[in-house]
Amino acid sequence: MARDIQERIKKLIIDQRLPSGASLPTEPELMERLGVSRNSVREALKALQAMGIVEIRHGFGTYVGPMSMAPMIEGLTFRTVAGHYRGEDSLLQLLELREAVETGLIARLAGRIPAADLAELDALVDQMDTEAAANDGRIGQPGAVHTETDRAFHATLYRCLRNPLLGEVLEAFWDAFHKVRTDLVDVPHDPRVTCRQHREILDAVRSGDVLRAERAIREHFGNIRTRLSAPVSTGN
Amino acid sequence: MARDIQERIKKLIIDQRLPSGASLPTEPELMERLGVSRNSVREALKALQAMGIVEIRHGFGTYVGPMSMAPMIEGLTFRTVAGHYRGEDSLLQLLELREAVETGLIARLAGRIPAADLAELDALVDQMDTEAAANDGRIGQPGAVHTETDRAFHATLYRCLRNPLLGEVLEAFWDAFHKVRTDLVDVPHDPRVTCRQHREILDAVRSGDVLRAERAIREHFGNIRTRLSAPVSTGN
DNA sequence: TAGCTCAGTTGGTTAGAGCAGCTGACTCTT
DNA sequence: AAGAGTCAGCTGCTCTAACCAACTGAGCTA
Repeated sequence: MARDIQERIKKLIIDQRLPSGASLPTEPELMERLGVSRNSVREALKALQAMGIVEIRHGFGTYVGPMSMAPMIEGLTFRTVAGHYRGEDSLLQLLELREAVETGLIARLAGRIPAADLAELDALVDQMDTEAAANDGRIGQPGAVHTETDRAFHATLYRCLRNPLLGEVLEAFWDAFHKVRTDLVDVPHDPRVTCRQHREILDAVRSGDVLRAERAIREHFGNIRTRLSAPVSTGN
Repeated sequence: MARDIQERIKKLIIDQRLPSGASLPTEPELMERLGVSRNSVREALKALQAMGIVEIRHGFGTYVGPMSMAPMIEGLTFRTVAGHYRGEDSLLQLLELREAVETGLIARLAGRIPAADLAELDALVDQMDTEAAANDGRIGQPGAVHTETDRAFHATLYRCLRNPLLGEVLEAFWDAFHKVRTDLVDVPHDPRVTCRQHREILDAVRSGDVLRAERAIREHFGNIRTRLSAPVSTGN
């Protein structure tokens, strides 16, 4: 029955063509319209909220959710963490998933990226260099590429494919991977290598050489993979 | 606070290394352990259930969920349907996502599929031929390839990559796409073309010719795309 | 021994009350 | 008259308590 309530609320959104952010009926209204108790309404809304279909704001109202990939990130993250603690190579599988998808995509955008995007990517790699060079006061130690910069690079790279869904899915995979990695294994590494690899990906894509671009991506992921498997994970 | 309860239950699963199917504390037990009312416990469990982290069986108990991609399918399906009704080309985006991923993957398995899998794929294509030839009593009309056969073909194709996560994600995309397509647009088409294209994909992969395999996949998806965009969608 | 019944456990649903966050109009001060 | 503070009201949040419904398993009956 709880399932049924969820479906009816979803149907409400579909039938009325409600866009993201549109306000939904209040809990008492839903009680009456669906003929169920408040508790059941709330449980259904909680489930829909967990799926990103609905957004609840305390003291304000219930709204149609952003329908982002956020729930997928959370689910994927939990699944990966749980698998990791059970001794599976779930984190490696997640990385391979990203590698497979990005390797496939890089081929179709090599040589086809607009100049504006290329400029933006150049700026991002420059910023990585700056961040890698900064030592934050530690003598003789290089800095670290900021997480956000790496994320922005990968997001910008695939933007020109003009497929928002694709972009969101890639970002979701990226998010889940980084969330798990920072939680479980944090391996020190040389950020300058990361910079060089990003620069090579960018140059390869700019040149339009598909094979070179694929090789660059594979090398980049190979680097991450090495850092993953080298150390024994820090248990909790 | 509801959020907090969810996190604590997730932590319980992680900390105790509970595998899928393991039983969780009963609702009264969780009430006591977490110090909250039954109502709050239930709302948290509902949300976790929606994410596939937990599985609830009436009159039996609560268990650690299968952590499958099922919730992702549901979210993706809803998102696509809602987008479609709002006039976006969400279904096309979903198809492009599948095409991008599968095109990338086909390159890395061309010529590397075990003989056993090839035999299985041969059998599946044969079955498609049979299904396409069957006319179910309609004179002069070819039959239709069963949905399950097509699904099995795509699943078997990527199985040898030995990455369960990858397989599940691909199946999730496939599921979401087919669910939406059958709900929204059902275009009549010649199933024999579909058979021929699957056969070509299989032969290309067997031959180890990467470019041919990519072309075959692209052609297959191009065929689906044509059938998508040709008709005006059937509204509701 | 095979099948049934029934009590106990577990989740499902309802009801009613009070708490907490936000908004907007009203009032008081300047 | 303009601004800031206050309060009433709406909203969702949490709790308690009771009963319903599904399933299990022990015990009884044939």
